[in-house]
Amino acid sequence: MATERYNAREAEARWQTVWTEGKVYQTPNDDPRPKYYVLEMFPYPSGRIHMGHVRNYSMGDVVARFKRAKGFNVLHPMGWDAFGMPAENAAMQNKVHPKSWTYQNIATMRGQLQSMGLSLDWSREFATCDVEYYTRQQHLFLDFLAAGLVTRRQSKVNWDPVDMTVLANEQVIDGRGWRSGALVEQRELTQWFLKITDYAEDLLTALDGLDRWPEKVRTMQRNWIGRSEGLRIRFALAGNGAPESARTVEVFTTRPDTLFGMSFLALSPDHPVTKMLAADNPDLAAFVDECHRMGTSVAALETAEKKGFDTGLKVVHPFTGDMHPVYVANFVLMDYGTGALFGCPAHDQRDHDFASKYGLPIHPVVVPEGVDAAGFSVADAPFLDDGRIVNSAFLDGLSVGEAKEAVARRLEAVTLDGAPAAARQVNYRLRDWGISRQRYWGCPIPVIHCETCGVVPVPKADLPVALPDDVEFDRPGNPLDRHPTWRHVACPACREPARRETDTMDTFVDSSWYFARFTAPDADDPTIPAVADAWLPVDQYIGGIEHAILHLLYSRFFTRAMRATGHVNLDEPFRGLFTQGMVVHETYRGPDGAWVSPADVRFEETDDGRKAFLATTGAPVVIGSIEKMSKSKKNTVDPTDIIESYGADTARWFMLSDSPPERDVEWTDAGAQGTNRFLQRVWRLVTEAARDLPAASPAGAPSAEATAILKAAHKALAAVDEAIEGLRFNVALAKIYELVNTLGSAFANDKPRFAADASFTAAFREALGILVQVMAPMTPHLAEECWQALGRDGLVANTPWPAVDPSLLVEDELTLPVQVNGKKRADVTVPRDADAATVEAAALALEAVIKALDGKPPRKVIVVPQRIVNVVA
RNA sequence: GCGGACGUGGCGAAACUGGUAGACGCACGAGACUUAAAAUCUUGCGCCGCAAGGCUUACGGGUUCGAGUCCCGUCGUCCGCACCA
Repeated sequence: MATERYNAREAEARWQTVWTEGKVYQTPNDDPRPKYYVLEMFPYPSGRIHMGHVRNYSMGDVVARFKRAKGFNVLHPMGWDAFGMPAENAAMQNKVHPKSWTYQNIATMRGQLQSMGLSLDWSREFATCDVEYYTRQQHLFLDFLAAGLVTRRQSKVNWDPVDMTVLANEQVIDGRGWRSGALVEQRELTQWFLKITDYAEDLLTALDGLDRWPEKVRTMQRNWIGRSEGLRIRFALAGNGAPESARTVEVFTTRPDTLFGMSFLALSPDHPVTKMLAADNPDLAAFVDECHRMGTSVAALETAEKKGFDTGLKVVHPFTGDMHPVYVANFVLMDYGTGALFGCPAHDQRDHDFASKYGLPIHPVVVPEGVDAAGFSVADAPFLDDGRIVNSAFLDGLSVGEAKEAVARRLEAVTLDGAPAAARQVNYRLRDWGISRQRYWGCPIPVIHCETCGVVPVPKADLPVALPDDVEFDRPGNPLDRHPTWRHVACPACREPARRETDTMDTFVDSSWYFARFTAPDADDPTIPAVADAWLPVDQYIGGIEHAILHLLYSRFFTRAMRATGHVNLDEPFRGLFTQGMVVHETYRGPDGAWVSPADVRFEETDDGRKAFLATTGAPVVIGSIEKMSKSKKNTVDPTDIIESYGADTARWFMLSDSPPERDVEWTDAGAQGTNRFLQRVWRLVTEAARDLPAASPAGAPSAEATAILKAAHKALAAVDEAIEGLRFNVALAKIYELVNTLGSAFANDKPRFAADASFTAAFREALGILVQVMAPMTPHLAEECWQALGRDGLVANTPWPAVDPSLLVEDELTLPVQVNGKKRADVTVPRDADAATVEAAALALEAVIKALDGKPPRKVIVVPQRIVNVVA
């Protein structure tokens, strides 16, 4: 008799209703069980979920369900990273208000996520654009401001003169605005900054303690923070035109040992001394302008030629008294070090390029160990390695390290213009975090500018500073700036007319503390510290590697800033981090070379491989490379289509199978079908067994067949447990396949036993129960359906994880491989506790071993208990 | 250029701290059931060879009784960073 096929669509909707109505996944804050916080990076509400989301949230859900079954009080929330530019772009293009566009997208995507059957506590949901959320963010900002963690200063930005807005570096393409196509200018604007650099050292050293983070991410953050130890050296300025107010200029160097190889000094175009000089030097002013037009994008910097402008000024070498020229150079960054450097062309690639171009001297002062200084040339390339100091007076003969120390000590003692000529300094590549955005759809920065009182924080009682709804997007620029009334406000200090700050915050601010807000989403204050401290840190955070630096570094900083202002009492927000791989898919191109969606392609297996054709016309389609799913290449698969045709469980299982979770996984329809076949097979096995198995009455000693079934089930259980614990989902799934194969053939072959052997029937029922439970984290709907079919009580979702019976994991007899000279020749089966001598004797008695030894006595026999025997001839 | 990771069947991959390489899945072949197809079931499947057997974890060395795993070198792929003084 055929069983009915499992109807995923019907069953999934039904169980989702049961879970929701039973509030199965709502997490109370006052549960005595140990806590476990699982979090997947919350999505941007772009419109529809994509397969990447399915993979990310499937992984998180497995962890959440597994930990819940293991007895933890699990927090597994979801929200929306809802501010940002796409909403404003949609407003400009489609005349939709950013707010309605965003909330409509959220509604759609919430429905899609719910159809996946995720064990989320939806009662904690929020969007960062909810006024209830960003009010608390403004509260945090005010606290940070009071704590000295916020500054306001001039900074260079990419300014699009047509759109009248600031652009991020990645929005500048070949020096032009990505939307307007206008030439982007470098402008100095007053911007708000969060002082992340205050924590540079802490953020760096604390990385060592994040032992459950991928090493790769920690390395990336280390490089980003970019700590370097060096020396600040001041040089006396000399020569005509030296400004009265600047008698010295300071440089930062990590190579003070090469000071005697100096041949020039270079200033940033933005250096104060440059500005003074440019004021009455039109040629220099023109050069500075040229530098500004170059742009700061990576591409621009990479291709830019090194250019300099000789100011005519000189600096005095502190040891030799020699005069060296002072250039303004386009490659010197104002916001690193002191905005000035001394050039040593012999031992620095960049200085070498510059000196070669301008004909400056190149004197080697470091030579490789054992090389004659006289015969050593750096004319073609600088020497960058360690070596011995030469041509450097009192440094000669020292190592690079010793020379650095010697120069530092000597210069610290020299007084120049009333202060030491040098000081040791640790420098960081990390800069303060500029959070000002000249946009509407973001969290308003809660300050007021008053003519008389200056910058005045908005009093907390006056929060929120809410975004006005009546805004127009018909013109470029920031709608907040030209709103008729919004910006006009009385100064909180003097009550005179004043104006609001119209900058809004970078959306990375929104995502820097949402994980804390989830612990008390309705609190009046940003957090309830005791509750936040009880839940945090997030035990397992899962998301894409693309956030390795910015989001994760900002969140680490924010947590420290929230600790400094009393909102939490911890410093690291994410105890465990996992970065999952992408979902990739084949690409297809039609006869006209245009990308074709997989939905429009039909396949045929031919003698020379797989061929593709357009479903509509039958025209041939070229199968291209496998790439990250993207709209532009049309190689996407819509999760909703998959869920409707195969069910959420199939999508979830397939996303977790085969590929290790940190690696890319290829979506193929054949794979999805295979997964669906497997789930149907499980359903058939469970329902047919439930039908054919007599109600089991506890039997006496289990038969050999019953023991075999129990062993298979408990071994699989132990393996799945360990694999999920290590986030090795593909391995967990493989073990489940194995168990299903074992149970399937046992069911087919041993049916006659059901009537005769009660212990076998009981064992089979137990094994099926274990199977359903270990599958439940991955395929929760099917698991509930099977659970019910087996006649078990309640929901699998509420059932504790089964306990492994350790006695079922050990075998009485072991089959060991026997090697002769390292090559496997036979197997030997021995009792588990056999001693080495017994095993050796048994191995040497094997026919294959005797044959391989060819009459010679073994020189040595190695017996590794429970593992292997190796006979050395 | 600098830094890091990784190279295992046709494909995705397993392999505990050095101990039977290729579990599990996909694709494919053969067979059963069927008028037929789908579904399902059985079975085969690293390479060479009729077989015995030999070879095999990118390539070349080394350590070891024993190496996918450790060490050295070469090649290749991927990722990150890149005027950072």
